[in-house]
Amino acid sequence: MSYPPGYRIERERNRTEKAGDIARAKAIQAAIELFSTSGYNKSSIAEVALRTGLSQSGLLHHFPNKTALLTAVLEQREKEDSEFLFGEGAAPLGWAAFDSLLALVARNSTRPEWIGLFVRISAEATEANHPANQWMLDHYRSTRQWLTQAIEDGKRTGEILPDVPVDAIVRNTIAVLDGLQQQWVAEPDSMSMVAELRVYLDQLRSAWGNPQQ
Amino acid sequence: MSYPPGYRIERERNRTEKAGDIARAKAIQAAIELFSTSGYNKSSIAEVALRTGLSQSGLLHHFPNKTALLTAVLEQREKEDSEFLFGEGAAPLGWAAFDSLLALVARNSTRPEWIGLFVRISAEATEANHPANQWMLDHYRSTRQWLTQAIEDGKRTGEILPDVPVDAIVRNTIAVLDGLQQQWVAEPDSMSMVAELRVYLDQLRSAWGNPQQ
DNA sequence: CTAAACCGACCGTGCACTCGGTCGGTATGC
DNA sequence: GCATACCGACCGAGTGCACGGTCGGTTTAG
Repeated sequence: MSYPPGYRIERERNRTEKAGDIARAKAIQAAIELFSTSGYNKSSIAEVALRTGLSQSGLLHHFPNKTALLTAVLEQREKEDSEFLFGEGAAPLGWAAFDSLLALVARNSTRPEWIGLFVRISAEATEANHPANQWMLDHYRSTRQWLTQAIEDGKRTGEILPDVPVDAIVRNTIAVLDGLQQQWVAEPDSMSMVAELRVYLDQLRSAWGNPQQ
Repeated sequence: MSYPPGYRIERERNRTEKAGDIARAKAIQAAIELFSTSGYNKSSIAEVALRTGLSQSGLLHHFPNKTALLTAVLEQREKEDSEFLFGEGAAPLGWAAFDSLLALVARNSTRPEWIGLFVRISAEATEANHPANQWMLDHYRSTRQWLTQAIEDGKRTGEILPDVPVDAIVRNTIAVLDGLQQQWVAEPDSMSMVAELRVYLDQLRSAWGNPQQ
């Protein structure tokens, strides 16, 4: 097998191996763009290869099969998103967590492929035997965990009222995020996700924020 | 062409023609179940035929092609939903509109196929040339119109504060609805859409409801 | 020489859709 | 009342295509 990165670390990577990395990165980018408009199932590896500038076999040299390509795409997304959200330091907590969600949405508004990718893949992946099913479940679970922790911490510091219905708010917030993205993918020019989300967050704050602080 | 109903109305429909109606209804039901778990693209008409108890050709006798089947499914959904929401009378307005959304969600919680159907189809249909694309746009547009009207009416009667950001609330509400459905399709047993939605609606009311009333 | 990068030819499968038909029931002309 | 014409329901076999994946190779760089 050839493609997993991080192998043979003891030797200097030479030029050809770099060429491989470039091809892989291009392929992932092409796949993101394709998946984001056509979804995973409907996209063909032949088309990805075409956009990468490889033959289909050439592409399959780097990714043994279609699901490996999908995995690479999802890892890429996960990596970039969590770098943006958490960077080097710890995850933001309290209301700051919700603010960083807003920042994430603002940034993704300039990268339509990422929204499309997420909307389509996570809808497809609700099917139990979809290759991204586990990823999707994990993604939701970890997001819920983070937001739950954020709210609990806000209660601890006193910026969030103690009688807040944590679970419902976590799920509703994620729902607003997903739902707005879906509407935006359908008609990008008709709305601003940031503006709508801000209204939702203001509502949250005024309902459950501590007025003393 | 054979299938459009309402032709030659002067003649009594005979036994075989009624059999056709039954077959069509069965096919639509089978299609709903399949589409709701596999989406439209990934479902095959052969499988629908199998579940209907017809050969593939037999099914295609009733629906000239796959998109005709999809259209029939969507019409069915649209019909049942709007009957439930609006019945014979006028659409509910003011906060009552939001209450009936809650009622709809409660009812759909007992019909998982309908949620799955909607989640999958509307995600697929964000692609511009998907056969359900127009349907999806229309669906969103008419829902937005109704909710906008509902809020405007609430302002008029005074039960909703006048400075409410109508558009954002309409879009956010739809987003919560869609997003909760998506989470529910992924893990039906882990949550109650009704409970979460109620929290959201309470929040809405406490933020924009007229405290005098 | 070795190993990675890359390709063309090929294969099996699943799929939407076509075609040519059978069968049973119903209207109609004589 | 019976033959004829017609229609809708339904099927089996087939067709063409798109697609994921395999295999055996050649080129290229160190």
